[in-house]
Amino acid sequence: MLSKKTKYGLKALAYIARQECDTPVPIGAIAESENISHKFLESILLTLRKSGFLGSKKGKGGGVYLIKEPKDIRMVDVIRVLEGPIALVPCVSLNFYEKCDDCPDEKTCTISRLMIQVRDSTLTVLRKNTLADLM
Amino acid sequence: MLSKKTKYGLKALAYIARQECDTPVPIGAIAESENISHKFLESILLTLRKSGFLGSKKGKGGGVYLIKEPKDIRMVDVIRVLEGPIALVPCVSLNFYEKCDDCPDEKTCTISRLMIQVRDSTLTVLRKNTLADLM
DNA sequence: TTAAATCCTAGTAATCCTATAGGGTTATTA
DNA sequence: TAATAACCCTATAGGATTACTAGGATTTAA
Repeated sequence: MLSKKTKYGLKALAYIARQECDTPVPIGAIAESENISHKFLESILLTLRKSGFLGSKKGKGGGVYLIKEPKDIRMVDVIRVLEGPIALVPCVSLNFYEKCDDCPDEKTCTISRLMIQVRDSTLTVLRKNTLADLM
Repeated sequence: MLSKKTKYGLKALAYIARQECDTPVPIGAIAESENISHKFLESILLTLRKSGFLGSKKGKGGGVYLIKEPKDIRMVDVIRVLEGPIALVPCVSLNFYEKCDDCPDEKTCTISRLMIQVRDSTLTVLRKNTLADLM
């Protein structure tokens, strides 16, 4: 299951992308429209800004805005930043690999082949979809 | 990420399936071979028995055994019992549907189309794979 | 100068996860 | 009858994660 953090982040990005004007979108406006706690959303968008998805402008008339075109923002990259690994077990994760402590040998692990199949099918979907597809 | 419970359950099922003989497999033997706490595994296998995947035999020479052929045990069914929903958000889950409290209208929810795609691609893999594929 | 905004660090309550421990019950085999 | 092994319940406990909350610092436009 996705965390609320990721879910809210995706919804916020979609909201920002839908605003046609070039002026920054205040976080408060997003929070209100999407039913998200303002402070919580603030921290989520901070992460997205630090990861290079968003820019921001302080002060009156400020807010956040997309740095790239919606069609160039892949879902897989957003989800990796907010949620972490795509894979269901750490030992088959491409970006967050970790050894399983109960597994003596990954090559003979009974479940790894299945887990790789699930990972790859999910990756295919998340790589194909961009923010433009959410609008 | 899969919980340890699910992971251990899958590994245990694979272990049982690999035993060729018709005699029941003691839980202790599985626990030892797969590096799983005996008591924890006991509770996991109890769940699998109550869900109709396993039979058991008490007393000396007892243990657990598969009720169906490995090729007839689909991964999707095991995972639903041990882990719960396959979907990443409750509002697109087929078997564990729940309304999202932040979403006023599911039909216009920006992320549901993406979530359905991920769900379906995962389902395809998990329906195709059976316990026989883990052996 | 004031109001509106983001920036940033901490903290926190609640829940879930992953067991661990114990102990009694029941069934089966040798 | 003794040993074995699953069954079944309760309780607990540390750690991690989640979903926020608080409060102040900083920046900017009008």
